[in-house]
Amino acid sequence: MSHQPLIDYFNKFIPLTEEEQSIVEEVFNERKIKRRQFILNEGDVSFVNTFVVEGCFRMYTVDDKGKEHNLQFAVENWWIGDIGSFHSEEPSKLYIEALENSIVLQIKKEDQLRLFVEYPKFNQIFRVFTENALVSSQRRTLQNISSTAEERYLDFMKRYPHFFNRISNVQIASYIGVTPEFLSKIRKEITSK
Amino acid sequence: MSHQPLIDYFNKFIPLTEEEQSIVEEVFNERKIKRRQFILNEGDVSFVNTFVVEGCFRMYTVDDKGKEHNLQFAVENWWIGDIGSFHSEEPSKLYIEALENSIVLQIKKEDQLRLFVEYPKFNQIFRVFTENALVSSQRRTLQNISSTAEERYLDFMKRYPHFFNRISNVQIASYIGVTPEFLSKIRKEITSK
DNA sequence: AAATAATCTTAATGTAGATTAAGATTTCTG
DNA sequence: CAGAAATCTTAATCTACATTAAGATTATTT
Repeated sequence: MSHQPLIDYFNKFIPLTEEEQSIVEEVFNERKIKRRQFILNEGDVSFVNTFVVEGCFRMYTVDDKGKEHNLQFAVENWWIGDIGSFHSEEPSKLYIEALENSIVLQIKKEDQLRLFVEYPKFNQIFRVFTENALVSSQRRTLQNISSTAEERYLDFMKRYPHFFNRISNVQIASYIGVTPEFLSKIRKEITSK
Repeated sequence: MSHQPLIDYFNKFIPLTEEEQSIVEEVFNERKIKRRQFILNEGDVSFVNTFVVEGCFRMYTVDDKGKEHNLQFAVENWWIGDIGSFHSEEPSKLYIEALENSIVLQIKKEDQLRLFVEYPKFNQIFRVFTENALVSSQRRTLQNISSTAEERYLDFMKRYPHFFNRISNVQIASYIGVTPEFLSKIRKEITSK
């Protein structure tokens, strides 16, 4: 029954037939993930793509000094995965960790490619949401080279109010690219205005 | 005859039939663009998608202090356009300017959408290269929050040797997110190592 | 060819954010 | 519930990069 959020998600792009819906139920596997559990580790190839039904994840790298840098968060109805590694089958440089107890639906690469071939509608669905992801990513790129940390923090709060409170300030700092100490300072300045 | 580079480009993803090739020739329009000419201005809606046959472009924003920030370059066989504005039909915040005299093939939004409906193969092609663009964009995002300017400059040189010399240092500085002065300093340090 | 504009370089001074250090508070675990 | 761990806050000092200024060099325009 937990495939319904994913089917609803796809239906928002293009309505699925009954047959397509049952294929989705067949090829997407449900998993329960505990808080702090990893679904991807650096060095592994990412053979699955993941849709979040319940819970929250972060995807991050660790630099040569051991510092973590958050690339993405994902909550309900979001996708998360290293698409570079998924398609190239090269070892990923990313980790994906659950920030909360979560439920996900995962599809194996071979099943996803089969889906694209047998049901071309999914090519369109995935194209559209990949384009949306690219627009977001480009906006973030521009912010990182043109905005102050405070502007980035305020934009994050404004853009993601529905999950902003579920993420610790340490993780948010790592996402906007500053230290937790500096984020604390920014927050103090904001509340004194 | 200048549709051939685009047809070759598509063929690298999936071979096109003769019919698909002639459709491409029909819906993509060739334009000659002079150096410094704009093909998109802030405030306009981007109703076209652009494939570069010859030449070089940059896509950039201007911040509230008047400073330019380069989001993307595009040379032969690359796409350039504001996909956010293209799909949402909202006014773009971006400019696209030719850095050299150029030749492009452009498709109108309505033609592109028709292409997706009538020839679903193009959904797959566009999905794949959009995924590639997203992977690049995410890598750049991580660099911007974790690497020094020098590392970013060296990575840019290494990653794009085929067009690195066609772009001025001022534009490269604006792309990696530093001032031209600082880039000059970095380059001096690199040559003294 | 001369004039103009753009680019590149150099260096002193300033600043947003990092690092280091540590205490206070909150959350998690057994 | 007590102890441990994680998070959050605070502040002094440091640093990567920005700003300001200007000269040298190269490219473009007339």
